[in-house]
Amino acid sequence: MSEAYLAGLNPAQRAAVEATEGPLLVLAGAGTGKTRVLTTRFAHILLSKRAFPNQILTVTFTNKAAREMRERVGHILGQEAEGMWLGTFHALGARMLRRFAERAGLHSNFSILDSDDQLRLLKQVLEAARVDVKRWPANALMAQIQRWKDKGFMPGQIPVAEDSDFANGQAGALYAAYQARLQALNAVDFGDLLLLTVNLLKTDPEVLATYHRMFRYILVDEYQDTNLVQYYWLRLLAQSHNNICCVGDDDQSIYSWRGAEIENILKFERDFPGAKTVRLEANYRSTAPILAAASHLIAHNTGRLGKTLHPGRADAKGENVEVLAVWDSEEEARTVGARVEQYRRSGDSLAEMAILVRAGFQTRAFEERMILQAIPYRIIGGLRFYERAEIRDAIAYLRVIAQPADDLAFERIINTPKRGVGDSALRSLHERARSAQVPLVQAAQSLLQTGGFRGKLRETMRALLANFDDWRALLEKAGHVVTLEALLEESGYLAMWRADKSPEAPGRLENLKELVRALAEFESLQGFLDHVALVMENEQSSSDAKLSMMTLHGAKGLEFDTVFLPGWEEGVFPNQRALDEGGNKSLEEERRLAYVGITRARQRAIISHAANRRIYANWQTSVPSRFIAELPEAFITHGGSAAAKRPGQASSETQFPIIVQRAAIQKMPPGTRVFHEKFGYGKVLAGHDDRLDIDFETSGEKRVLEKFIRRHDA
DNA sequence: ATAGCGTGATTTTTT
DNA sequence: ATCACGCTAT
Repeated sequence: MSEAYLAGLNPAQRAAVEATEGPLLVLAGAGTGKTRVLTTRFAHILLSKRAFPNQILTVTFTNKAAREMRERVGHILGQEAEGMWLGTFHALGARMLRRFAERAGLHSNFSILDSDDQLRLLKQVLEAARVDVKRWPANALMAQIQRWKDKGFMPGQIPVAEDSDFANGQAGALYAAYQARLQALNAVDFGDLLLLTVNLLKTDPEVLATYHRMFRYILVDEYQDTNLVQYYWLRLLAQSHNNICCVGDDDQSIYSWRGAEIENILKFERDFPGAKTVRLEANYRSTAPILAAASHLIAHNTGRLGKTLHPGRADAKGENVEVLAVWDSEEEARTVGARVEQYRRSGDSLAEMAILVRAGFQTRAFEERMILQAIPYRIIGGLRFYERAEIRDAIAYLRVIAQPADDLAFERIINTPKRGVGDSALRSLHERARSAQVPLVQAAQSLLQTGGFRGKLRETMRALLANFDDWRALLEKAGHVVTLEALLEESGYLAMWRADKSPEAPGRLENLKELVRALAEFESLQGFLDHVALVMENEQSSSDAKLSMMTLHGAKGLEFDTVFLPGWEEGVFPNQRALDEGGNKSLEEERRLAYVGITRARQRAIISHAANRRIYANWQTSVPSRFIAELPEAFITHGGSAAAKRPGQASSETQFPIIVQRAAIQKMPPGTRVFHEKFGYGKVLAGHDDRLDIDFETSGEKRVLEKFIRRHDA
């Protein structure tokens, strides 16, 4: 075999590409050419005539990754491969679910709700069940239901051990009620795209057989990020041929908090008997000191599959990783700002520099500094285009056109722009809808006919419903783009923003224009709505070089010449709350996050920590992160204004107790809802070392030992 | 319908 | 400190 596309692969990469048959786990360390392996493997399967493009299922987590794969496969093949099943878990799940919607009790034009809609729906469910939403907030239930869906539980299948005490044990029933509402609305949430699909594959042999016939090879990206439903989904689909190739890196698993099971990758060889494992360990991205720092750090984790990055670059020799100790967060920002300026003057592009932080609020100090120094920057991961209010409103109109039963969309726009349809009108709509078991639009129609609306409201509703009919007719006749334009104009929505005097209004109108442009790129309205629901793209059109700021999570998969890693302090990073909630498991995940951060750097990594940091209102002294002590001294250069006072090599063991000491009140700040075996529920008032003063609901104020207290989070 | 006020929370985020 | 949310009062 000497095909051109195989040339240039190293032996491990080549092995990963050529082992087409049977289960294969590719352990790909950071910067080892994982995407290249995936795309080449895809091309290899095609070009060696093992399968057609539509017989390969390729799954990614993000749309960005999917797009990139599509492009690169196209590049190798010299053309776009038609009919590929390449996309995110959710997009592919949606595709399957639409095809077999009727078997899941849905119609194929079902709406996909985003988390906003989900929350509103859940609030309605809670209200209907007369749950005290003060005490049991809807978003807590949403999180619980999401967790259940991540694990593949349908309502009624929740094991006792997985049950929740939400609303005194009603969570399961509320989940069922929520699902029933979704079905009535002909809608699904993100979790359903996988859960319902897995359920179909599991219970409907015909559906399963269809896809077994269809797919001969499965490729999975970022396997360490899969949750249980995704795992079930893959296992069901792989059952017949067993040609499944999962690529991932257990050391980069940083999403456990949203359901990812690092176990999936750890037990791959047990799950898929006969599995082969290929390790990609030659790193082509970073210098030797950066790799040494990352490897040395991550070696402190236990339960790894284990691999060691070694430099694959000829020019891997480079500067040491720097660790800068500074006085406070302001000085940290100044120091970073000065370095940015210095590197820029020596010819580096701002586009090749990034500041990676643990939590979003940390960017603020840097933003202020960059503004002061007139350094252009961008923050990655703000509000996305499709999350803006005006876009969501416009889309809600489209959703009502596409699917009249979409009550959530209907409710969103019934009084936007203001039409005088207030609470009381909405209430009577809901009543009629409930009693007649019909969607809100139909309820509106029937109320109109029976004279349920009086005066001005009557005319308003009549006009609005007539408008909906017109727009639907227009959609048939003139297509979706014309319809959207007409709809925005005729509904008075554009007029609303034109009349708006706030400074954001012009931008919003601009966004709406952009939406029309985006819509024009789709063949059908349905296709567009799926795109909107599933492909929340970040439009980063500005091409000027800017310094990037983002969270460590947001940086996964990216790389820069220079990477700043500020805030390496106990409590900030590793994050105290993570430690409190997840103990050692979380600590290891934080460490993986640190590993991800360091390995983003090609040439330079600059870690910093401040001795003082303002948290909310007051200043707190902080201790350097234990991760700093876990770096290999031989590849580290210490510096910074506060470096002189650096206390030798403080080990993480000696630093750790200091944090634990003040932890009682820190872990459970005043106001935290807690639970005590004997006294029941209560609220924290104050703390004294390892004791807390708590106002218990049933037994009044008491001082108790912190270790007997459990957080009772909403 | 909206301004004003009190309450609570303030890690990470995709789909 | 700061902001978002939801409720009350107008």
